[in-house]
Amino acid sequence: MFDAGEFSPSSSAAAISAECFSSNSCFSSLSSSKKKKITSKNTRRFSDEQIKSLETMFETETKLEPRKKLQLARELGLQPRQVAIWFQNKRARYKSKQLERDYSTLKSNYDNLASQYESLKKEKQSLLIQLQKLNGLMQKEGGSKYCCGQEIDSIGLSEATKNNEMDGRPSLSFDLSEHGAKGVISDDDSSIKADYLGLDEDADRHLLKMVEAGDSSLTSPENWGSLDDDGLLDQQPNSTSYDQWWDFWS
DNA sequence: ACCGGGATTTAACTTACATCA
DNA sequence: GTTGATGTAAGTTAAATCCCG
Repeated sequence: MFDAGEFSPSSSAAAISAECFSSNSCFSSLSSSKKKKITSKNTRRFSDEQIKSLETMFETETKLEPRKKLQLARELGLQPRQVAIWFQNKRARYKSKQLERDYSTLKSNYDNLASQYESLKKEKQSLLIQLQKLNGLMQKEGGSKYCCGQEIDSIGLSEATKNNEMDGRPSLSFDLSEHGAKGVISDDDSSIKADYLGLDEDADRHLLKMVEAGDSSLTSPENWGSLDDDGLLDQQPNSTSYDQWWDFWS
């Protein structure tokens, strides 16, 4: 499985060993205290210059053409197989680091959204309390009221909103994407999208609707997979009823 | 300053798989 | 379709190095 014209690993080690040891190039960058530890066996690590050249080449191309591999090997005084193996290992390390970076980006995005979701949930709760208080006031005044071109019954809820409650969902909710929730969601709504990096607009809309739906799917890692699930949209309450409530509040 | 041992890094290897002539 | 050569990813090994008590 060696490249054409290559060598046995043991002979290469001996050759590199002799080359490094005689020139001291393999550990020229080490401090004197570190050099103490070095024995005649310590001939494995490539020199700083070799690593620098390899890194530079890796930045341009992560996979070497055979011709460039031979040329680089010649320039660095390494065997072509050593260069090939270095690139293999480098690709593996790079991939691993990239995975770590991706993970931390996704995690911070998730943490952001989770905290925004929590604050929206609190805001929604306080609005519900306000609504109850207002309902109480309206009851004291007695009789039916008209709002938004529609009659409100004795407990102050429109039919549309009552229907919306039948599925056990909270009665006060609104469509952020359609209304922009200005004046209600206030400060945070524009930052929801702005803060979320790395998702396209479709995913963005899904997330907004998850926040809007008020369930726990966003805060449960086991439900992350549902970002791509169109079923999310099925959870959305009837948005037409929100228009009347929005008019009512504004 | 030195030492021992666990943790980490890295060059080299093995294996499985894909591609191509 | 089969075969052999070649290259790569993924996982492993072993030696060097780091780090901490």
